[in-house]
Amino acid sequence: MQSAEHPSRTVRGRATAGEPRPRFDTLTVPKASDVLAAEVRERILSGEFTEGTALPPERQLVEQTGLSRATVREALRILEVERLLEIRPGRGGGAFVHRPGRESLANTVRLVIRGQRIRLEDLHETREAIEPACAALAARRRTDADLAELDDAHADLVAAGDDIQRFLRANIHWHNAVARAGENELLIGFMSALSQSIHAATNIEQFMDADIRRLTARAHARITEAIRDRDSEAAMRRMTRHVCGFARAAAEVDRRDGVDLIDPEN
Amino acid sequence: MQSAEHPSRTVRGRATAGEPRPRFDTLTVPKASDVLAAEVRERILSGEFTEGTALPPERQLVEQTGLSRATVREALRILEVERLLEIRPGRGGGAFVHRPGRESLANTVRLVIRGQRIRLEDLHETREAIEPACAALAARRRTDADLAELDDAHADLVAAGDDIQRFLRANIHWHNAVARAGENELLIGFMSALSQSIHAATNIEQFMDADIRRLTARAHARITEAIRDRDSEAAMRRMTRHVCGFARAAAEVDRRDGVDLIDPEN
DNA sequence: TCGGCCTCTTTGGCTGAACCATTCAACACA
DNA sequence: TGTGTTGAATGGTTCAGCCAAAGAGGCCGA
Repeated sequence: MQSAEHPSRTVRGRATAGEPRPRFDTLTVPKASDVLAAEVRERILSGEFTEGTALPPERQLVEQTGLSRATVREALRILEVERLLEIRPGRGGGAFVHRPGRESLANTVRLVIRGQRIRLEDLHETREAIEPACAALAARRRTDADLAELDDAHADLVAAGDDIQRFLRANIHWHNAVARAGENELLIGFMSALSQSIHAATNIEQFMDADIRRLTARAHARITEAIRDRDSEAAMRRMTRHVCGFARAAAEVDRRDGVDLIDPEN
Repeated sequence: MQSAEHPSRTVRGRATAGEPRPRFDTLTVPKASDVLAAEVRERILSGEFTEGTALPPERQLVEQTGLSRATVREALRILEVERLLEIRPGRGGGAFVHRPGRESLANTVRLVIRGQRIRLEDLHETREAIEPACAALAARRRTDADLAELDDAHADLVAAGDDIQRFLRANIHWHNAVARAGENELLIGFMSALSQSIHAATNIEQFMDADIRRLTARAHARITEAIRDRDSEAAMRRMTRHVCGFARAAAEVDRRDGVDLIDPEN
């Protein structure tokens, strides 16, 4: 964790020729706010501060740490961005401990995808790797509640008819439900980030034509059945077919229309 | 992206009974630093600010935005934590645009893993989903340079002998090399985060006994061969066997010794 | 007694001015 | 030519203070 800290100031020694002298390595002087942030981060991650714990108010932290308020605030801000703290203003507010979860993961994944201009094919490849595994796990571990959620999402997808936005929402809902049924937090996080990004990239009217919609509904139904029957082999196989088919279709449209990654905002 | 912003202050309207009146939704007042951060973030992600671009110095941003320096600094800090900016002090320093990449992803994944106390089995399951796909891609896309890297890592692993730390380093190096050969940035990011976390969790002397080390070396050799021959089927199959075997062995040790996730620090 | 209103307190959000520390470039000097 | 010095640019930190939101508690009228 330490080595992953933000870059600190680095002081370079001056090179000197001649007889051997005491040698100093380049040393780094950490920033005060990073030090405080690191301290609090460790105490959160180590479990000393549990979810919901309220940190002392800023002015009290200033007293206790001997730092200025601006510095303390920067440290809190760092942890807020890392989703380790939630800060609420007003009386009764303050900084509350919050363990980072799916949201945090999905957020970073989206940042990286946009920042690196990751290709749509890469997203599809990644999904082809992950989602069949999710389906297999879902078939093994699903509860009745999970199943109900899948059925709901599927019903919504079928009912969407020509309302493409609703169709896409239901689609993403179903995929997330599959991941959740697998009960693996990490895979859930990866998948929800992926779904959102792929959804944003394929939110194109002419792509989601009636044919595709019909095929999608059919595939979802068959995968849901496999999960219902706890047949993880079939779930995995069918999911693989489904996502590969979708990727091929998307690639086809892409070649035809030169569609590229779109700003998720829209 | 907007909806993923940090929580802003929310002002609730007062409920009033009686005749219909103009209705106002609860509205949120964003924080100044978040606004500035969001603006800069968009301009970076949209490509307007390219990698390495220097933002204006803080004092100039203060002039241009009409905000105070503390606020500007908080905004910059936010983007620094998101790995979108790199900030260097001193003359010739400043805030430089930096697109977030693998480290950023790996960092967040580690935070989530520690924060959520994700189980070691979950990590293994995730790896079982992702790494065989990486191996398959690697077999299809490997360059000679990739192959050289794999051979290097493998040679190092074999040469490690009883130096367990060196063995583990070489091991992680080889796994990362496989991912890199697959040329899918997203999978590379996921895998490097996973490798690090799994490595941290299984860094236990009694686990990495001579038998395991021998089996690992053998598996790596066979997978490397498949990648060399561009046989993606074999690469995938063998990688699956390898990581599943590793997971089973780890689970065995876990059951025996009650080993749990260890602080990555150590 | 109860509901509404006011005021006070606590808390984060923000500002402005000032000083420190690091770095680099220009310049003077041997 | 090289070397030490000085000054300017830039981020890092502090201090003192005000504003705004949100509870808490008391006061007053119905």
